[in-house]
Amino acid sequence: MMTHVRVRFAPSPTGYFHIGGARTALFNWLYAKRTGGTFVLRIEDSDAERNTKESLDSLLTDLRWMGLTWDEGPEVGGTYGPYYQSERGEIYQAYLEALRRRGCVYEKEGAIWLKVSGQMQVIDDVIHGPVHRLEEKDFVIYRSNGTPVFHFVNVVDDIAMKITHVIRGEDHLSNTSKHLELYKAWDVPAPRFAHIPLILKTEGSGKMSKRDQGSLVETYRDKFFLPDALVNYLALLGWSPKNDKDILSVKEIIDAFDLSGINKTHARFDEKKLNFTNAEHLKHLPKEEFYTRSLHVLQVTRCEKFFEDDAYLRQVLSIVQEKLRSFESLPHFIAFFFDNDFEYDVQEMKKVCKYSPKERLVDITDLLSNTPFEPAAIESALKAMSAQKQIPLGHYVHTLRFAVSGRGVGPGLYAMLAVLGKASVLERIQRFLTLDLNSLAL
RNA sequence: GUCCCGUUCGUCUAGCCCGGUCAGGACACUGGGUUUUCAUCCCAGCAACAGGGGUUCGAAUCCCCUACGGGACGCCA
Repeated sequence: MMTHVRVRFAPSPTGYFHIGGARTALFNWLYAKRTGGTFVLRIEDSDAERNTKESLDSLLTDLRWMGLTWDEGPEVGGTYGPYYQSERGEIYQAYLEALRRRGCVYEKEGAIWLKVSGQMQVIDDVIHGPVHRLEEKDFVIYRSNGTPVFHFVNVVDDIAMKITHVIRGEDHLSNTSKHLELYKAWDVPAPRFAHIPLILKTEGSGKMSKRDQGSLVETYRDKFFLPDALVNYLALLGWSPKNDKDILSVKEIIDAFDLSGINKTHARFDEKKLNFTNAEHLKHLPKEEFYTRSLHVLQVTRCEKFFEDDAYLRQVLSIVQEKLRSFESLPHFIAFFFDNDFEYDVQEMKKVCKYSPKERLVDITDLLSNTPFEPAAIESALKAMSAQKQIPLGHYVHTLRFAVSGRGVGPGLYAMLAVLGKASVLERIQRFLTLDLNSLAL
């Protein structure tokens, strides 16, 4: 029988939560979900100087926003707590005592050092295979100020919390020989290791850091990205379901996830593909969820006047989903529906002026006055007129769209007109007809 | 400098373990189409096995070397 999988994400709250950490957390979480294991969140806050409450809050918020909830850890507890290293001093002391009894440590200059075995270590890495490394020098496990160092607390906690798989960034691969020395000193079997490739900057050299453009999870939350889209994109950075699919639900990712499917090579962060992934998820969102999320976006961005008529808002939202690429652009995308005095896009105005817009709009006004205001009827009426007058349909379409929205892009024209309603459409056309195009278009 | 990991289209990747399909998909980009714009949708194009040696009838796939990239070498985590 397989042992119960226990994985952990052990961040240090020393700054905003970033993409690299998020993916490490994700891979741990995915592995726990895949195997029915336990995902532990442990806060490595042993360095009081650098840890902040703000960082911790953003970390917990971002993890939850991504859906990476933990089975044990801060605010949920668990049988192996406390889950803050700052509260585990006694446990570390006890483990240190054990080392003393075994004669594995000595003091020098007030610090406590671990004697290394001098033997070649073999890291049994799930991703890289066996990695050989020799740890040649003794190293400090307790500082002269009495506090334990990272390598020590990290290993103690993994032992005490019964972690079976350590999934972490490849930057820790070289540290692992130190950790193996520690496991050996306590005579405890080491967990399986899986060192995942790093995420590199989009351009230039080096791994992605907190200062790089787009590296903070918070950015995507603020821009109303779908968390499942971020999860989808991040999962594909270093891992592949090997079936040519790249738009996947979280469930599909869990079902296909496997540590052995993780790549060895570092991956560059590509915000364009993230945007694409987000747009795809947005498109496939169930109607009701699209509506609910839209409301949230409009509330946060303070679009109060959009809420005056809920039935109207629902109609508007129902016709924009297929064209919308991001929730961030939603307020601007639909603003003209709620404002008769919208501004005209200057670039688009120039294009439209090629179609003798005022003549076209006079034709249209006559036509619409006698047409039932329903998408199919408007469409066939416009097409009939286009054929009869021998004027390309595009000229009418462009002009009409521009006159009622001030823009060259938007939802499907006929549905858009129907939602706006006859009165509003005619009013907008009249407004356009009073413009002095000569002064505007140049 | 020492040690460790890596190297398929510009980017993310499939294929590599178990040598033999015009090296497949996606993003981006370019060009068309949807007698309606477009940020949707459809089609097409562009574009890669780092280099050199082996082994083999045959190598992206196995072996070696070089180059390049990344990481670690703290009383930071």
